Amino acid sequence: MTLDNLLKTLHTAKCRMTSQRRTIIDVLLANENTLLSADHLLKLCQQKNPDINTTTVYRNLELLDALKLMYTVNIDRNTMGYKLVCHDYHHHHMICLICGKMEAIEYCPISPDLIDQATARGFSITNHNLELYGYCHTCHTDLL
Amino acid sequence: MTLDNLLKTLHTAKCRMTSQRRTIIDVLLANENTLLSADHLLKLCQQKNPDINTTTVYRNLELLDALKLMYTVNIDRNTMGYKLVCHDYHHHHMICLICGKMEAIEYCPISPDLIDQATARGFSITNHNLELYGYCHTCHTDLL
DNA sequence: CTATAAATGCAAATGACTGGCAATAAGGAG
DNA sequence: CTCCTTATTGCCAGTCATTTGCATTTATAG
Repeated sequence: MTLDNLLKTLHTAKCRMTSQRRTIIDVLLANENTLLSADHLLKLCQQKNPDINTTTVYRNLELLDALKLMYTVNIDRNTMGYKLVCHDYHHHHMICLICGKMEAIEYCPISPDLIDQATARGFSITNHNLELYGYCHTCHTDLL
Repeated sequence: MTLDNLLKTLHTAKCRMTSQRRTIIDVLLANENTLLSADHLLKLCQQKNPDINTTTVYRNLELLDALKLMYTVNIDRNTMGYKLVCHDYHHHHMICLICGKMEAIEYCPISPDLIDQATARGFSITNHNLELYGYCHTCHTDLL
């Protein structure tokens, strides 16, 4: 996701560029390979711009999500992880259980064959998810 | 999952069998192919035994989870779905977006090859998830 | 039968997130 | 540049699923 793309999409949607929104976008771009909780994102934003509020962060995440610019997954039982979508084509991710770093896997296991099997059993499949969890190199080294 | 198995595991863990716990287990067994929210489970339990409390349901779900007897997935942004684990061997599920019915898929796409790719990129994978979402036959028919 | 440790119920707390509303400010029109 | 419309923000109170503290009850080993 490029800054240009983001700005263009926001402009088309008649959204205005406030300093808060700009900070949030900058931080999201700087962390485009990491799943951030709303709280973590807020803290990172406040380092750049103390005038930023929890509600504002949530509302911007909601906006970006509505514009299909966000990827969200549950980090744990009750917290969502947010990041900008990274490519246009369908793919999955590996996620570090410690730092939240994500890397794309250019692979989707959902073959037509699997869909057919599901259909044969009366299920019409609309979507799916697949995530690999583990430890990234940095965090794995820290564990030892 | 059989009742016998459950009772045995609970006994080994020095857990006591109360009427509330028994009701919860019965309802979970009767719905072993359906993802239930805590609230839905509570309501089903109360039909059998009005003397049952939200906290008790949560505490029993937590216990069964700690004993590795539960399977949990997020139903939506802020609600967990719970069901008993169903087999001993590794597999995945199709989940109905409307009624929560789940069916096992005897298939796991995570090949040694994929793990190798991840390793080559510095990730050590510990686990993964895969769920197919869609509509089961009954709910799909109802939609039309 | 009794002691003890597990389990329950209640009410209050938590924590992520949302909504109402008044105040502020972006940015296009003129 | 100024004005006006309307998006956006901040604050605060509210939700909703889930958890915790604590006093009370109850299962079960001995």
